[in-house]
Amino acid sequence: MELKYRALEGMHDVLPEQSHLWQYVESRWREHCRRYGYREIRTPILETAELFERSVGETSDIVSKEMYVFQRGEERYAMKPEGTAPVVRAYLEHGLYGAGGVHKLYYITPFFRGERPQRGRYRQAHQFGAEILGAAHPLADAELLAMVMDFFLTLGLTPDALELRLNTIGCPECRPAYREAVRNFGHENYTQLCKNCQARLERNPLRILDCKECADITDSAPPIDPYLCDACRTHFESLQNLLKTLEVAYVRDVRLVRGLDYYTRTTFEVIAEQGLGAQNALCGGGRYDGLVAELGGPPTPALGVGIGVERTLLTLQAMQAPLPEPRPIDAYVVAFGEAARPVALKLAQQLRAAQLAAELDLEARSPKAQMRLANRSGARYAILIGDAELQQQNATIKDLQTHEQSVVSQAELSEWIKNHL
RNA sequence: GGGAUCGUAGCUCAGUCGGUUAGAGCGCCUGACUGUGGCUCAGGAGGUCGUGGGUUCGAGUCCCAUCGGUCCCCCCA
Repeated sequence: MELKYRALEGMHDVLPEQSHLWQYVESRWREHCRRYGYREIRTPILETAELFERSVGETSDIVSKEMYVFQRGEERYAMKPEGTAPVVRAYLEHGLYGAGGVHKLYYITPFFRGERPQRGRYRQAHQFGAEILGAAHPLADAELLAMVMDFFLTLGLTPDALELRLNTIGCPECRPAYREAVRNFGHENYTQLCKNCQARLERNPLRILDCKECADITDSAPPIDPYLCDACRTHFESLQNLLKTLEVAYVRDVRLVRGLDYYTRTTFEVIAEQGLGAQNALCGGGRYDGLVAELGGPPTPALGVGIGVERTLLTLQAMQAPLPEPRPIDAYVVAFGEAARPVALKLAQQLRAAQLAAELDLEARSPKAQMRLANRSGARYAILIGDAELQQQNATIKDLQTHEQSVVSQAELSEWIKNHL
């Protein structure tokens, strides 16, 4: 069959075979966030394009070549390419900072990037996000990292399947000097850098550090540590001590710079050792102490994380972490003969009213076909209604595992099944 | 944006050196068993071989183009 319409490149349907797995990780994420004191925020898919140009950065790859932007009337819109900027926008728009204290917000959102798809990378993907707004202390960084690792572990991944990579990229106080140092290093080795990195040297020199192609050259690039200001150094040391206290394992990755412009100080990602192919980052995040002010709000320290839902699922499957089976229905109502069909429908409604999951054949098929459907439905019980049952106002209940049959009055049907499940 | 690779039934695939009505397994439907599922047996439905063009007496098979999937670079969740 030739398909007239298909899902767009890089966009995927989640079919019933898979959707229960999505429901599973989503409910785990919600429960996890609740335990850590987060509340949910939901923001629109569309924002003004400018929001992301200001926050993620006009020169970033995400904004400059991957964002879905379209114009309607005067306004330029963008499909959200990431989750943080909309949350910060909402935080400001609704004056949440006015309530004082720290705001911990979580979300589950689709996001859109026009890249060429590959394993673990899609044009519409989904992300579990968590943001902490108003917390400057490294306690917040430590709690966020611990929460993320805790999440993966409670899903059944083992510590050796994961690697937390941690870095600091300084702040507006100290980063300029470091950026100059990296730029100088780049110019000294200019001819050995790839074309991409030669261009980066002007716009965003730190990005040459996480270019794989130039890794051999940038291995000898200056480290940031001597350039960090006292506040940034103290923050980073304090965070590392807290992680040791919490026994959260990590590796320092001095090349971890990340592609979103708003990050300051802490940056991190979690790598899955197996299951993801080339796109092996399960999550990424960091601190963005300047972003709230950049978007017009009061100076507000903040940090957050985005976890790839598809990548998490791929990893869970590859690592054979325990995953739930879809839940079958409780009972399948079978009608023998035309007169029984309306009664079967009514009994199904009765079961549903009693919180039981019930189904029946909707095509008026033969008894044999209905039994086959009952079997295939995975239901524990088939409820058989024929002339005899109609006469007696009862129902024959067949246990599809043991083949045992019982007869109960129609009025007591729900109660009987509840007691026997 | 660059590259690799693969497109045959709903799914997984076979199809010889180019040869006649394109096959298998699974799944689906019906029956054996007229009020009883799974197992077995018998039968059945389902394919313009991704699409378009070319070579040839003849193309699923060879050539070209094109579309689509997957994966890789890049980038990132």
